[in-house]
Amino acid sequence: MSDPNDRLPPLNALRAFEAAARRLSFTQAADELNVTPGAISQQIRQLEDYAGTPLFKRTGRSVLLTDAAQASLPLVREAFERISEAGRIMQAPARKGRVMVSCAPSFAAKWLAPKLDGFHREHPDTEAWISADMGLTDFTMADADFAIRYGRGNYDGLKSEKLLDETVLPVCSPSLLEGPDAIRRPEDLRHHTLLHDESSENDPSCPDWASWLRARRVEGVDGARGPRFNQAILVIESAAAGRGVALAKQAIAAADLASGRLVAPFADGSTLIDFGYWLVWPKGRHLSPDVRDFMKWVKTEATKGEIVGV
Amino acid sequence: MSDPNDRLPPLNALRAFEAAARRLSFTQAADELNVTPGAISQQIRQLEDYAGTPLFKRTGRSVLLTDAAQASLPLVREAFERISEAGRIMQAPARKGRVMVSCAPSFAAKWLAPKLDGFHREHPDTEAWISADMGLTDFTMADADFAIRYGRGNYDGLKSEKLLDETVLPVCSPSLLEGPDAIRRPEDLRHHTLLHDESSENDPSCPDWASWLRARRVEGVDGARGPRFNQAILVIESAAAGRGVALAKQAIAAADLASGRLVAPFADGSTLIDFGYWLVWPKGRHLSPDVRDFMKWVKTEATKGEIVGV
DNA sequence: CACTCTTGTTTAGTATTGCTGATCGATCAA
DNA sequence: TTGATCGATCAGCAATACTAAACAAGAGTG
Repeated sequence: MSDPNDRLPPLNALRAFEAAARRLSFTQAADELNVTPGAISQQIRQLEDYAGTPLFKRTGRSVLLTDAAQASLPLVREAFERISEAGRIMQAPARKGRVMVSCAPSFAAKWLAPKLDGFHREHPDTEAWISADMGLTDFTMADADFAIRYGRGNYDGLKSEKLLDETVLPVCSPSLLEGPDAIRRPEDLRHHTLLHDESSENDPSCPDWASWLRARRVEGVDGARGPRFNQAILVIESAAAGRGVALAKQAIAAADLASGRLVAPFADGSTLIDFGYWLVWPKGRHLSPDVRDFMKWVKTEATKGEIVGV
Repeated sequence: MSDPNDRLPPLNALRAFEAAARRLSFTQAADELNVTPGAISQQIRQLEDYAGTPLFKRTGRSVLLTDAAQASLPLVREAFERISEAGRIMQAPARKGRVMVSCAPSFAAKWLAPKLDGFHREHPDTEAWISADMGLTDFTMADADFAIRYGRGNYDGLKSEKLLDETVLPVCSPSLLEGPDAIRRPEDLRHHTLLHDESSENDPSCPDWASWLRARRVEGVDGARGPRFNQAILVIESAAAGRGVALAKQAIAAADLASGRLVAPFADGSTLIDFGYWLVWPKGRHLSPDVRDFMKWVKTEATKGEIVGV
């Protein structure tokens, strides 16, 4: 006898279908779901039996979606988005009192982590977990309640809210302000190592040493020389160690500037850049009270910094 | 290692959850899914393990939803609605050229089925399947592309469109217009059996014999006597067989009136009632071209009837 | 109060489903 | 042509889901 259950497609097969359709590859889908390609193949076949029609056009080398697959895919996706979200909501009580935020590594270490104690004092019953990781993969977001990302704020499929602007300015150890090669004017940089931050390279508005020097018409200093680092924090730590002068992000350097571990040798050195820090989370995600509290606190901390900073 | 899949709740367990939550009963959910209560119990436990928190409050006798379940349930439902719809879309190519309509039994037999040949002549490549069944259960709608229902048109969660109004009028076999007890005026009904249609009883606007007689100030006829039938068609067939006089629905009687198998003994006998015939289908369901063609044809047939009828 | 009915739980055993690993065939690039 | 890659297939195995039966815990009844 037919009953409503027979009408629903086999659910696990749908997961294989979604992955295979997204990747247009059974092999990659298999990879994603940690099974063998054969398993995917069988699941798809099962779904095709249910549909009574092929879902993929096998062209030997690769696979393409049929109209039936194309038409049903959006609904399948929406369904899984909801299931995923439903899963999080179910788990909410078990996660109560815990906020997990995925954060750009340097920002996490130099800005967020040091302030975290303050949050814990305000909200003693909530513990915050920081996961420092680059990029926002499915994996990361699946685990974290939200993310703090460095960029322009346009992430598709995600909601975002501006947290903090970023400015860039030269910083160095206070020791470089003394002695025979003491830095007083930009021209003095010729006697010192320039430290480069590669992490800013995909922001066209963010000056590198060459453009910073050009903008100030400084002659006789080679903006290209010096070591390069792929994370802002490495540049900062090198500078603090007296290795040279870094063109540092304000948010990352702020704490060290405040403590005197770093100094800004020039009065007019800072440049506002396009990239900034953003709170980011998947559209449609339910944000628990704990998460909201944490977001609110982070935003408050950010405004504090803006009043004191630069 | 954790990957995105581990984040998704177990899909089959979700189905059990949805059914159990909807019915607030494991036993009924088991029934619906054609498994034993034990199976449901285990699936729910599995989901609770995933959630890390209970989803049902077991109060010995019955079960209640916890907040976690309450909060996630709407999303789970939406997900299944989409999955169900995706399933239909996948099957569309295989169902091409076939329209399945669920229809109130009497209307199907006396109105729809006889006209069906016309549809087939207009659309030779499409075959229409009629499933005559009462009520609109999940089962019925899952199988049918849409339904034709008798009622007021307000079905929740469903879209509907008015097909046809209904009127009620006395009808009988032409043989009753002859002989010594020939029916000429309502008062003559005292010599004949009154046939009652129980299927109209839940429409307050639909007159039964008692109220029909009262409205016409007919004395001396007992509106309560006579056999009762639970379907309009049974009343019609009884009347056609000469068993008595029925207070019949126009749409159901029309064909027999046209053929002379039945006659309407009184000129002013008909009453427009609140209930009517509606095209009904689940909100958000994708209607294929074939289905749209059929709907359009049915509506055309309905207007034809209105011009000729009453 | 005992009795019974109903409902959910548990457990061991079984059936079904899903997956692997090996093999094959097809396609594409060199 | 060969070699590489990808999907299909099949037998065997692993994991999952289900059943049947016994059990426990209210709720209604006499």
